[in-house]
Amino acid sequence: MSDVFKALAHPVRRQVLKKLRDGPMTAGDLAAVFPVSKPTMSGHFTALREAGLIRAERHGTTIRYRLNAGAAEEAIALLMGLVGKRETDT
Amino acid sequence: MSDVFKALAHPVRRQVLKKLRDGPMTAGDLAAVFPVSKPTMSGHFTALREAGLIRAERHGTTIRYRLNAGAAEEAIALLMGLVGKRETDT
DNA sequence: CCCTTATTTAGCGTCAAGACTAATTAGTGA
DNA sequence: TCACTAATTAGTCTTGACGCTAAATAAGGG
Repeated sequence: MSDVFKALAHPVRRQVLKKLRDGPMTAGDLAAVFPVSKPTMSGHFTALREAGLIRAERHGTTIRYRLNAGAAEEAIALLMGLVGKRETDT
Repeated sequence: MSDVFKALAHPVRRQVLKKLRDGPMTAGDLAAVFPVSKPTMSGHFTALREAGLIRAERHGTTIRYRLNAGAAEEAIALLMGLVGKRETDT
């Protein structure tokens, strides 16, 4: 779970997730959106993939990334559990 | 917001938040729970405080930390927005 | 003022994150 | 095979995270 929050801690990676809400995108198309080099973006994709936040599919020479909302939902659940009010037995 | 996720990315810091669900605790009492030195714990408190996840109050020589759930709720909201399904105009 | 307790700050070492350029792999098609 | 495009890996550099011990600060009591 540390990996998920670590992945979310970088603004570019959060923006990537945001981009992917509307559907899958190729690594190249995603990389074109951000003002960093492709290798750097590749590293961000790896971080997101290892955190389970995105999934990759190869289509010919291109790789398409799609959002995996499940991992984010687990993070949400954990967060709610972390700070949610504890039931006091009334 | 990066600071919030960065703070959440460390297991000890998440456990600190969990501990604080049940009420405020002093830095020393919190530090006693974890197998790291007090200076290290102090650094974790700073990270959590700067992320807005906890608040500090000094009482005499001790400092009491309390949970600030609001910051976590903002993170939850952001996460839901990030990966939540976008409304397609049906 | 000195002593004790609680906590942070300073300083140091190690390791990983994040950026770049250059080189490499993977796949397609002439 | 050769060339072309897409993406990653390799190598390097700088910076920040995280752990420690030792020293400094803050507050209170004799």
